[in-house]
Amino acid sequence: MTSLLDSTKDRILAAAEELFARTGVARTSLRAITALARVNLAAVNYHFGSKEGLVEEVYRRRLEPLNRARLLNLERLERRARKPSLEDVLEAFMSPVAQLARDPAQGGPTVMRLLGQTHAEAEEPFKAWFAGEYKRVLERYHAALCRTLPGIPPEDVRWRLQFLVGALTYPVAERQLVELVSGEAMDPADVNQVVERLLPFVAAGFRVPPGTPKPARRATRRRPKVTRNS
Amino acid sequence: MTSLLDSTKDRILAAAEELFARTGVARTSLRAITALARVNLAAVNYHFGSKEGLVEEVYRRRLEPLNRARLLNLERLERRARKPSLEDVLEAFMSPVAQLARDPAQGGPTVMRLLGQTHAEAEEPFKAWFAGEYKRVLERYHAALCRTLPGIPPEDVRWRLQFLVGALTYPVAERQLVELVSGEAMDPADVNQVVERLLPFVAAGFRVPPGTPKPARRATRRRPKVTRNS
DNA sequence: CCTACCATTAAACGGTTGTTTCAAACAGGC
DNA sequence: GCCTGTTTGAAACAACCGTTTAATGGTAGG
Repeated sequence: MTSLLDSTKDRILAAAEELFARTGVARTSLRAITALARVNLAAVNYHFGSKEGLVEEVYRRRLEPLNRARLLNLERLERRARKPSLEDVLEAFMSPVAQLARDPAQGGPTVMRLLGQTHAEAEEPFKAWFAGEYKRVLERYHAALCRTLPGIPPEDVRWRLQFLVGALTYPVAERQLVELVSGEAMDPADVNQVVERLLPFVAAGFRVPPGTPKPARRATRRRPKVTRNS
Repeated sequence: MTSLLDSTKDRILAAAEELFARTGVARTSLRAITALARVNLAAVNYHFGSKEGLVEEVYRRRLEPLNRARLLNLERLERRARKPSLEDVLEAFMSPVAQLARDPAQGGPTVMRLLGQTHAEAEEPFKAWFAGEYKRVLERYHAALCRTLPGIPPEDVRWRLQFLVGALTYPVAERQLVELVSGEAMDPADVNQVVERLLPFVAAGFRVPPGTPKPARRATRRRPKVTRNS
């Protein structure tokens, strides 16, 4: 049995999560983790087999509930109404992110920085698992979005879903950068704001009629190009 | 004088760029770089002072032209018409990305993966420089966007600009993940598609009237339901 | 020719990495 | 109690890291 109080395993997970989110996986040594967790160095290899094993567990612990909530939300939504609104579907996808960030027991705001670093970090086998999980969710939402948006070709919906993921991931992940650029500190509670502000933004984007390949350029651009200094 | 043919310096830069984009900076050793470049290990420290120096040069070489093109595009746009259209401004911001990705001499598609890894990687001093450069560009575009979008509060414009950056960065950066999820390989030439498809998407988002704080919540979907405080 | 000077080479440096070892401390079942 | 299996502790392991050194090759200027 592992956990009534903060077991060794839990403390390692918490410390690793904190450091991974702050510095990235590759730059975080096991010694830094075990020092922060006040745990012996060997405990990591004992409990998780290897650093890779620890990394997988840290991410899995957060990503699994997130994706499960997303799928559950959509399921519940479709059971309630055969034709949910676009906004409902989008909120079902985005709100679990805010929920996670709000609950310190589930990682709090730290977990969002983790998500942003997911892709750059991680070794091959874990990356494959992660992509597989994510694919299931995105496929499911793609189908749901196509249903609420007849008239938009599925391929367009797929692209726009990618845009949504990017717009959602980037601001919460690159918090440090966002702060520097905006001059304003981003409160952890502002993850709600991200969702609230992003929802109408992407909703409008999803509804754009397809197939207008080029937005009309006012007057033909006479001299198209740049000062090539190559 | 360094460069008539592929000098040592150039080969190091090319190899480093390739490996940084593929594996990330932290996971890429100088030995891997010099092996790929078929160059002596010490050459890196000789030409760039340190690994950090090399990292900075690799990124600077690509980011500087990108940001310069963005600023130049906007300048030229505003000189031509005092009130450029929203689409024009957005294209001025996004098109240099596609241009870079199209030109192998400027890094080609590889450079996009670099951009995506920018934030997670990099040490403090370089990060500060990068954020400063980026901030200048974003501030400039923020002002331009506010001018084309009177009626949208500047703070909303700022958020939406963040969304744009995220939506633009993510799909081109996480190419591997996108491929896995979409099942389709993303051709380097498709960076054009990203821009073409993203432009109308975000344009619609930017035009959304502000101040609709909550999209209708769960039970009542029909009613606009504009209750909630700000 | 010789002398500076820059570029390149091979080898080694100290430090940190993830991982392992082995003994000690601990738990609960009989 | 004693015993079995699990968990922790301090120390050591080999491998790799970024960096430095010292000697070399090559080339332009005097």
